[in-house]
Amino acid sequence: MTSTEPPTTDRADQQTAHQTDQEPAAKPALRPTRQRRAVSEAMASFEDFRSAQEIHELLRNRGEAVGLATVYRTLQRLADAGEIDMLRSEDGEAIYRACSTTHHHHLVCRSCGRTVEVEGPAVERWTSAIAAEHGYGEVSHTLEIFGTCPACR
Amino acid sequence: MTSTEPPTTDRADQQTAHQTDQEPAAKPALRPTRQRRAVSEAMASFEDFRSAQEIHELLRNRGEAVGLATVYRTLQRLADAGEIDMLRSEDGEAIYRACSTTHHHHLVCRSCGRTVEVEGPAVERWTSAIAAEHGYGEVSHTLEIFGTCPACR
DNA sequence: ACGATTTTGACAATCGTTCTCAGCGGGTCG
DNA sequence: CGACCCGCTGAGAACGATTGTCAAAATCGT
Ligand SMILES: [Zn+2]
Ligand SMILES: [Zn+2]
Ligand SMILES: [Zn+2]
Ligand SMILES: [Zn+2]
Repeated sequence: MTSTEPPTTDRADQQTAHQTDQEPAAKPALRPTRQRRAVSEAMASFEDFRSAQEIHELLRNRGEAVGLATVYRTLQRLADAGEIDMLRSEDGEAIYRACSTTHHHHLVCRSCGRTVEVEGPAVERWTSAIAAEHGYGEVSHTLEIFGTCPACR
Repeated sequence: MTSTEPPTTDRADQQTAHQTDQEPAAKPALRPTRQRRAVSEAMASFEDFRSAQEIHELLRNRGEAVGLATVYRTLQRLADAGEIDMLRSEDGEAIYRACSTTHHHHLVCRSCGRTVEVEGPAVERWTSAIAAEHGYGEVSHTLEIFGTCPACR
C-alpha cells in the first residue's frame, strides 16, 4: 500500500442481480485465467517498481505471452484490490510492485530502483491531524522517499 | 516547493547567481517576453493546482494568447527554477500552482482543488532519518495529502 | 454439453506532452 | 538606426502511455 485508500467512488453494479440478496452488492468474482495468473506470478518475480510495458515485456520473454491491454487491466485490478502497489515515476508513468499488504511507504533508489518499505505511524497520525485541522475529510496521502542506495553511492 | 530537490542536475546556483561572472558557465539569461510575463501573471491569478492546458485556456480567455507549447515550456522552467510548484494529479497529469518559496507540502481538495500549504518539520526529520538508517544518500521526498474540503463535504 | 457472462487481444483512438523548424523579436554593437 | 546573433515562439507533426472497441475465446453454473 502506498497511500491510504480514500473511500473511492464505488459505482454500484448495474446488472440485474438475480440470485439471493446481498446488501452491498454481490461481487462478480474474478476468473482465474492463465493471463491473470501469469501477471501475478510475474509480479512476484522482481523487487523493484516496473511499468506495465516492462511487465508485459517480461511476460513475453517468459513465454507466457499476454496482451498488453490485458496486462494494463490486470495490473489496475491488482492495484485496486490492494494486492500490489502502484505509484508514479517522476515522469508520470504508473509503475507497479508486489508489496506487503500493510500500509507503508517507499524508500526508492533513484539509480538502481532498489526499494525498501518503510512505516511511519507518526506520519500517518500527522497527515490525519493536519487534514482534520483544516476540516478535510476522506483523507488519503502519498509519500515516497528517493535517494541513492549504499550500493550505488 | 513540493518536494526536497534531489541534488539532481543543477545545485550550486540556486538563487546565488548574481550579476557578476561565475566560474562554472555563464547563464544565457532568460528573456522577458510577453508570453512569459503572461504566464507568470496567470499563475498569480488562481490558488489551486491547474494543468498546463487549463492555464493555456485561461490565458486565451484573458486575451493574452500564448502557444500551448510555450505554456508547457514556460511552466517547466518556472517549476525547475522553483518559482512554482508542480505535482501530479492522481491520473498522472502535471499540475501547477504558485506557492510560497519555503519547503512545504499540500493538502488538496480532491473535488474543487482548494489547496492548503502545510509544513511538517517532524516529517522532514523522519524522512531524513529513515533514509540515513538504510544508508541512502541524496535524499528527496514527495508528500501530498488529498481529501475533501469543508465546502465540498 | 449449453447458454450466459466474462475475458482476451489486435488494433484504433485518446490525450498529455514533446519535437520540429521556419519565422519573430530582444539585445548589442558599431 | 541597421545588421546580426541567438534565444523564443507557435502551428502542427510526432510520441508514448493508457484506454476503448468488439468479435472471438474461455469460464461458470446448471
Ligand atoms: Zn509498497
Ligand atoms: Zn502513510
Ligand atoms: Zn506548494
Ligand atoms: Zn518535505
